[in-house]
Amino acid sequence: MCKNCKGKPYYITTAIAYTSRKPHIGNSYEIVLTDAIARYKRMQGYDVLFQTGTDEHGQKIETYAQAEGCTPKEYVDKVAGEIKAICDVLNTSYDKFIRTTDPDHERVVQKIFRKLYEQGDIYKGSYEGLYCTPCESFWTDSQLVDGKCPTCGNEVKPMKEEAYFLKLSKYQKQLEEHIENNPDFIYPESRKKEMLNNFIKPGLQDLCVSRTSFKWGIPVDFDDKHVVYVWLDALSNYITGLGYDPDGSSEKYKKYWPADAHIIGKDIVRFHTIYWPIMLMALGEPLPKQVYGHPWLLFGEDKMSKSRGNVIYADALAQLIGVDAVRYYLLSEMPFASDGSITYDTIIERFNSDLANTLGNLVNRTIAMNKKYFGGTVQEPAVREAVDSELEQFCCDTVKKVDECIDKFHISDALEAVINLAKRCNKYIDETTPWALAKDEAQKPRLGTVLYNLLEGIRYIAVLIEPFMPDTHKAILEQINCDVKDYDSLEKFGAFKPGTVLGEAAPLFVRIDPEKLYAEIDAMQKASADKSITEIEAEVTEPIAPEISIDDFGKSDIRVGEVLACEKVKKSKKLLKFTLADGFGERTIVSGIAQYYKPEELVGKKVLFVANLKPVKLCGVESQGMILSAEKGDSLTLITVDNAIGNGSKIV
RNA sequence: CGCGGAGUAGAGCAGUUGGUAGCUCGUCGGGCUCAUAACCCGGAGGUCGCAGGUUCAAGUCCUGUCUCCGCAACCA
Repeated sequence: MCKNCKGKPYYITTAIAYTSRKPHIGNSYEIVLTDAIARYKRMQGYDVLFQTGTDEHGQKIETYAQAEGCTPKEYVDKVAGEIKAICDVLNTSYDKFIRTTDPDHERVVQKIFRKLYEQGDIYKGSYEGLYCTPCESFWTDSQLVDGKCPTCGNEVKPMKEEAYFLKLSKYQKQLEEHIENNPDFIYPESRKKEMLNNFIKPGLQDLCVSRTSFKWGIPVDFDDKHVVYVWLDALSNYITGLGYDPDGSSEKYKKYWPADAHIIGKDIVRFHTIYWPIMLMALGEPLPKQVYGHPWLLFGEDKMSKSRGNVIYADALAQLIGVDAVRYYLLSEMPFASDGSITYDTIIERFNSDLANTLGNLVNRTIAMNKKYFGGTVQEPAVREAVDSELEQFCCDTVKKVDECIDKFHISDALEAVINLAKRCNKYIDETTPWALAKDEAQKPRLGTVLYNLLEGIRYIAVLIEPFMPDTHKAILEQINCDVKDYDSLEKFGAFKPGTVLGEAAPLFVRIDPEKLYAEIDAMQKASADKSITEIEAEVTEPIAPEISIDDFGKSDIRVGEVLACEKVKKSKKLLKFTLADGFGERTIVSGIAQYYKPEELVGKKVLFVANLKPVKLCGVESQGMILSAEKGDSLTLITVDNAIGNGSKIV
């Protein structure tokens, strides 16, 4: 039990979702996970503030909006609405939904930018002698090899394009020490090592925090050619949402910051454990206590994507099996550190086995017996036996276990512990055989005690399950007609009031018939497919790039070539090395398509390539051009042409 | 030799400081009948990736090796 947590502030956040697309169920995992933690802490008595929201700026959105023929603002309003709707459908208890287009947020981000600029942590960059053109990369002095680019060995050149930079290097030492002195800061542990070894120890490059190439962003207020670039804008949400202000923050901010936990996907750990802490150090603000990079939910073995046709949306699934079942599934099926996998079969299995058979049936049979034997009135637990204390102990142990699991973010284990309590209750029924007791009038008091203990056990379950399945929590309490539902009532077994008249029993979860569910899924997919095939297509198709002139196009010299040889580039995952007959002789081209093709199957094919691209070295191999492929979503196809076309033919 | 993690019953996973190998689902058999063809008990099924080593004792420690994954690099 948590004694000293009453009224203590607890600030927890999700990452803000990027408003480019409607999020699939894997993306929705994060909000449900965070909600479960937030609700649990709230139940324990913490003064919880739970923030989520949307990240709405950037070039991608500008492009998508253009493709849809609307303004960026209209576009993000639409998607942010969809995202918020899903959060609501999933019954998440966020206290604040922040949008990076909120005027308050934009205003404070500008102030942060200005403050960091004025104190010298942000500077206007020009990269004299430090830019490698082929690699499009900037390097620090220490990274150069013999004064040249460490990647390709080319000369690094002066670069005049202006942009603002955040001095990460200045805080590198401080960050490294913080991470080492606070072992729980980056969670799980493996992520911490990745950050330390891959980024921090080799030396941090200063981070570009402004752009001039697009307009859809927060303007830098003292230099209006620039907009604030992604991370400085997005990450600030955690403090702007509370009312942080460089010129004096709100009381709310003072109360809740630093955050207790940032819950984020494993893909953005770097931004939250390197850039964000450094921004805070520069601002002179304390760092969040913990960053948990959670794993991903995959569809079977694969990533979910529209082009694979395996996307599951949380709201659609909720329509089929119920909101709490979706929450249960997400929370129970996701391991703490490794990726989880979603399939309809496992959804059905978990639903039927855990929710319907174990939990739902337990509540149902217990209430039914109490109705049958006592007309629904809860009896005094008058005649105790040894077996009872085992059940009592199990109840109390479960609370402890769930507490511990939540603190470690082992949510699936916490939920499993609750279901195990239901199993223990089912076992208790067999141990005590109430139906046998009912046959002997003299055993009535004992029978009443047994049913009392069961109902109290069910009450423990009902209370403990609230953070995970809020509707089920309510439904059980209603059926057992109990209003003693606070966390503290779990301290001692026996808070259920004898004399209570139970409510109506109704199945909490009706078993899923797999065939029926699959039929419904098919119907649903057909319905959305019939609606508008072009619409679905459009959602996976890359938007058209900005208009160019015929002269621009004419600069590319595209030719036909025959693949004479093809092999994998050593030490690389994606690269294939091609030897092409180009009509003049041979040339070598490196292409990043090793995941899609085996080298041997490409020999003899005629392909298109850009012949006048400046050569570059990739993993030590010089590539003299680029082979054309068509890409959509996650699939990629090499463009081949008729064998009759001669090598070196020019595409016009 | 870039850094790190993982390989345990058909599937998915636990295994804390080394001391009789567990859980869930599935499967087979039994029990019960209050309940949602549910519930409870039991059986079968693993040489704990492979090879060495330390130890009275190794899934657990050490060395080597294979495979998979994550991060990085790379995607012209």
